[in-house]
Amino acid sequence: MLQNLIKHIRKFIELDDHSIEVLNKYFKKNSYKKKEFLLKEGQVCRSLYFVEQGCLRMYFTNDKMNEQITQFAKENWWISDFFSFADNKPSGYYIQTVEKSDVLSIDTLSFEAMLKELPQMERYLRIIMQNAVAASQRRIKYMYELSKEEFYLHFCNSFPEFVQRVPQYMIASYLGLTPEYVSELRKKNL
Amino acid sequence: MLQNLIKHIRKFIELDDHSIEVLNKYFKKNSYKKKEFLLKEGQVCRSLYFVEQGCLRMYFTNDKMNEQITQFAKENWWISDFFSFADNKPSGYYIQTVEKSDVLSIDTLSFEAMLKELPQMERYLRIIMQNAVAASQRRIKYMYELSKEEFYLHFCNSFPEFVQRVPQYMIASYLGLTPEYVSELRKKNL
DNA sequence: CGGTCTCTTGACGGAGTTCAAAGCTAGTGG
DNA sequence: CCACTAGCTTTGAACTCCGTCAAGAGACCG
Repeated sequence: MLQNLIKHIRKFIELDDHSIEVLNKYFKKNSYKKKEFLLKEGQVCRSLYFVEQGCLRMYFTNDKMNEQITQFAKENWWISDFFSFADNKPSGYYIQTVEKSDVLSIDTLSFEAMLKELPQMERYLRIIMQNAVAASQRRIKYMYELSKEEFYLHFCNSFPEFVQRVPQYMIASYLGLTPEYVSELRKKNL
Repeated sequence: MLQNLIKHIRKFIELDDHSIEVLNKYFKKNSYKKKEFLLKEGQVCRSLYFVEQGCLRMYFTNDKMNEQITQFAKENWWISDFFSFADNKPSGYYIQTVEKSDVLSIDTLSFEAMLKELPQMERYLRIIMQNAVAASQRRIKYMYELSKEEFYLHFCNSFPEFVQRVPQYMIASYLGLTPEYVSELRKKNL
């Protein structure tokens, strides 16, 4: 049931049969259709989400009422508003499926209980979080280093599957570009 | 000797006397003058750094040979190139003191040995890293949400001590602005 | 097939950069 | 404690990348 998650955890730490049962107790699996919401602005983000299958996006709406995507999550990625999750503060984000998806979730209380019962999971999560920090550092470096055109091309080269899978205007939004400008860049670069 | 670090750790987990001795064994304390380097571009970042006293900056140089700051670290902040640290890859960053500083460092091997000996530190680091991810999410949201002017003003309101402590051109660089534009903004907003 | 998303095109404008030069400030050595 | 110098900040003019607006052409789904 938690196959992808378990495979993922086992890349970093060992996990015996009993531990798997414990995980089964705390994680819930949900299936969503395209464009369903897991979190809406103003709600407290009470869970961490792990994508078993499919693709999610996290976005907020700015003054002019258009959507700014800040994160995608596909298979084997974790996603959450960590600020809202940690402090029980209302979130400024939406989390929504981009396509039909299966998602595991664990809420605040289960999370703490799970960590108490399986302290070795602290190590797994520490590594995951550390990798996420590394990824953020890279992302911010690219944002400062590259022009918007270079940033777009770099993204297309780095994640060609994503570019195929996700509509163009969402890629534009994620990169902080207008759909019009992306269209111009596509024409220009074949 | 590790007073600030220990105080910091104790905000998140419990720590007995024996554990403190173990930490003493693995962490090294170094004092640096203003503008000394802890890491240079091309070197592998072999340590995590914890600032006991003072202030560091992390930056890279772009094509036009000017410095782009991506991170500051003052008292009780961790800093490192996590990508280089994790994979032993050459770093694209410099880490340098902004002012006279006392810094604790722990290298890759000591880090792993320390975690083996004190597994409860996994929890501390998981929480630290999770907070760092939350901070990155916030930072990226602001970068997308605010104009450069708003971004600058927001930073000044959020970190007034920093604005006093660090030269203006470094603030500009950290925010992705030119010193000229920051100068203009200052005049405009009193 | 009709309607609603999505992508493209082109004209225009402005926030923020670049360049060059002058004015300040603070740290250093004498 | 002063004077010198290197480094920091300010100014203003010219420029440009990229966003905005408006409108039309495809494409996908019920």
